[in-house]
Amino acid sequence: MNYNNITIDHLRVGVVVLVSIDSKSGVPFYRQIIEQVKFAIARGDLEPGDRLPTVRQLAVDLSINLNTVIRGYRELEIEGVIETQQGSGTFVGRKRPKIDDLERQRMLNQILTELLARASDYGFTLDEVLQGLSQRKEKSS
Amino acid sequence: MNYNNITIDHLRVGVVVLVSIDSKSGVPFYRQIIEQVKFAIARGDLEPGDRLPTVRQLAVDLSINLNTVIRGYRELEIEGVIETQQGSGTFVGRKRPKIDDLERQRMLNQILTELLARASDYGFTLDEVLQGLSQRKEKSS
DNA sequence: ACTATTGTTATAGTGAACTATAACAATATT
DNA sequence: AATATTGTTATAGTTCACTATAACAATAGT
Repeated sequence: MNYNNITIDHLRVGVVVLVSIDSKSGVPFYRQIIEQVKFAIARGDLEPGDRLPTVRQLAVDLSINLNTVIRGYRELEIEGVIETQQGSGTFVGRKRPKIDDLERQRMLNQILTELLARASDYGFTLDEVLQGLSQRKEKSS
Repeated sequence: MNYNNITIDHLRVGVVVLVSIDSKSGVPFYRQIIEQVKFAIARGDLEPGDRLPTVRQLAVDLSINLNTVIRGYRELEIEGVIETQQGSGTFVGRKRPKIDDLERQRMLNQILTELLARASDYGFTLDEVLQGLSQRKEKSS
C-alpha cells in the first residue's frame, strides 16, 4: 500500500492495524514488529491470551520473509511478551510486571522526560507530541 | 555516555546538541547525521554560513568512522543543504532545507513508537502516557 | 490414522552499513 | 616555501538484515 511516497505494508486484525512496516525508515523490519506488538499491547489492542498472526501469514501480509517474522517473534518471546506454541500459534503472554505505584509513577516520568527531550531536539512541541499520541488512540478505537 | 541503557554519543556546539547518534535505534549513522543537521537548521541552531564540525572531528566525537561522516555530509551537499570547501571546511548553505511534512511525520512517529514500546515494557497503557503528558502541559502553562 | 496448520531449524546468498587504512588534493597558516 | 588542516578518493574486510528455499516437529482438525 502506498501513502504519499511512504510505503506501508500493514496487517489489520478486525479494524485495527496490528503491525505496519515502513521500509524507508531505516529501522530493521524485525525491530518494527517488536515495537509495534508492544505498542499494540500498550494501546490495549492486544490483551493477554490474544492470538497473533501466524508467522507465515504475517510474512505474506507484510511482504517480508518468513525468517524475519520469526526473528521478531523470537525476541518478543525471549522478553516474555509473547508465548509460542509449536503447532498451535503465538499468543500474548499473561505477564504483567508488578511495580508499586510510586515506582511506577517515577518510571513513567522518566520515560516521558526522555521522550520530550528527544522530541524537542527535533523541534517538536509538547502539543505536537500530544496530538500525535491522541491520533494513535483514535485509530485503535 | 550512558542514560538508562540508551547509549548516546553526541556533539555539542556551545550549549546546543548538534548531532547525536543513537547506536541502538537501528537507523544508519549517516542518516542520523543528515536528519539532525537538517533539524538543527530548521530549529535555528545552525544558520547559513555557520561552520560544521570537520569530518575528522565529528568522526572522533561520535566515535564513528571518517567515511561514515563523509557519507552524511556528501548527501547533505547533494541536497544543497551544506557547502563543502576542500581545505577550508564545511558550511551551512543559504538554502533552507526542506523538511517536508512527511519526513517530520515519520520522525515523530518513530519517536512515539519507541516511547510506547518502552512504556509497554513497563506495563503502561497509552492512556496512562497520555494522562502523564497532559499533566505536564498543565504545569507548563 | 491422516492431513493441514503451526512454529522451528538450517543453509546459502545478496546488499547495505560500517570500519580500518592509506594516499591524494585544495586551502589556510606560519 | 613549508607545514598543517581540510575535504576527497580508494581499497579491502566485517557484520548485520534480509531473502530464498527446504526440511523438520508439534499440535489441531477431520
